[in-house]
Amino acid sequence: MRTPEKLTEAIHQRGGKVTPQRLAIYRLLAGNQGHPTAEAIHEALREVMPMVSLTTVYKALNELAAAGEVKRFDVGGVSHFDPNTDPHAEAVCLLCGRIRDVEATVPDEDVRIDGFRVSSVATLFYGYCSDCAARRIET
Amino acid sequence: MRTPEKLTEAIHQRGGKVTPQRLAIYRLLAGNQGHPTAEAIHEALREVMPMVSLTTVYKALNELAAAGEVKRFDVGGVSHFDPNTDPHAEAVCLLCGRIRDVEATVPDEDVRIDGFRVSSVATLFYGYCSDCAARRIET
DNA sequence: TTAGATGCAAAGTATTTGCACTACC
DNA sequence: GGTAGTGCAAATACTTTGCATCTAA
Repeated sequence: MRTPEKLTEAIHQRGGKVTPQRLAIYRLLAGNQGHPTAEAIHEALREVMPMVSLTTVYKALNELAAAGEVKRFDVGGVSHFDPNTDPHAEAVCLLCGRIRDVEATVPDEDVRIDGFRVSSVATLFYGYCSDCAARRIET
Repeated sequence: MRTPEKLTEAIHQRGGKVTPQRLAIYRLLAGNQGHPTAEAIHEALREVMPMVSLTTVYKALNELAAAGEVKRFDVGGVSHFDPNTDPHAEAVCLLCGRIRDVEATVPDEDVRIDGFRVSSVATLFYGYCSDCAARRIET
């Protein structure tokens, strides 16, 4: 994701408005190294801006995803938004549901597959994190 | 996914029952080269077995996914079930929503990442299929 | 005979949409 | 001042769950 300043510029250029809500969301994402859900962002946002609505959060996130600024991916019926667009993979624990970024050799997103134009790639490892794997063996 | 015969065997071994519903679902999946949704499977199933319920389809699919027989992944809030467990990627069109399997170099699922035990991998390319990419330029 | 499976209806949850109000430019 | 954005409430959609009924073994 680009910096909040760059995004602000881009909005002005297309005749949009830079609202405090959007700015706060951009700043939150810029300082986030995870892959938060809309709900999580809304929660964190309320601490600095108590009146923001979840609807607005969704709209801002969908814009960013459509513009390719964040990577959106679904796990278990919940959408996650990852501001880190560098090539990496996500590890999803099937027991506790936690997701963490992992380094891995992932496919290059600059490929073209038989006419299909790729704009982003999500690589998801499903499995068991060390905590849950241990707990699994015990029981 | 293993053959319907092998799955039948496995069910018997663990004291389960091989119902006509399960068998029909297994056969449908075995002859499917896509990544159908529960709804799609239910639809196709009704042609050979009009009384099967969507609930039963979900239960059978969840069993298969938990057993690692099919790969489950979510796109846009909808779950897809892929009987093809060979390494491959999915290409998701952001406009028409169509998903197709593509050959690509995907990460090996037999890796262990810092204590995380991987059981399956989903690689999703988001972008625009040739039809939609063309339509996008026109408009 | 009986434990396991089915299927209806209802609940639960995530995300989107319509519309009136607000505020950035 | 005009238009883009916000936010409430309601709608929509997918999946799971409780429970009574049925059936494969």
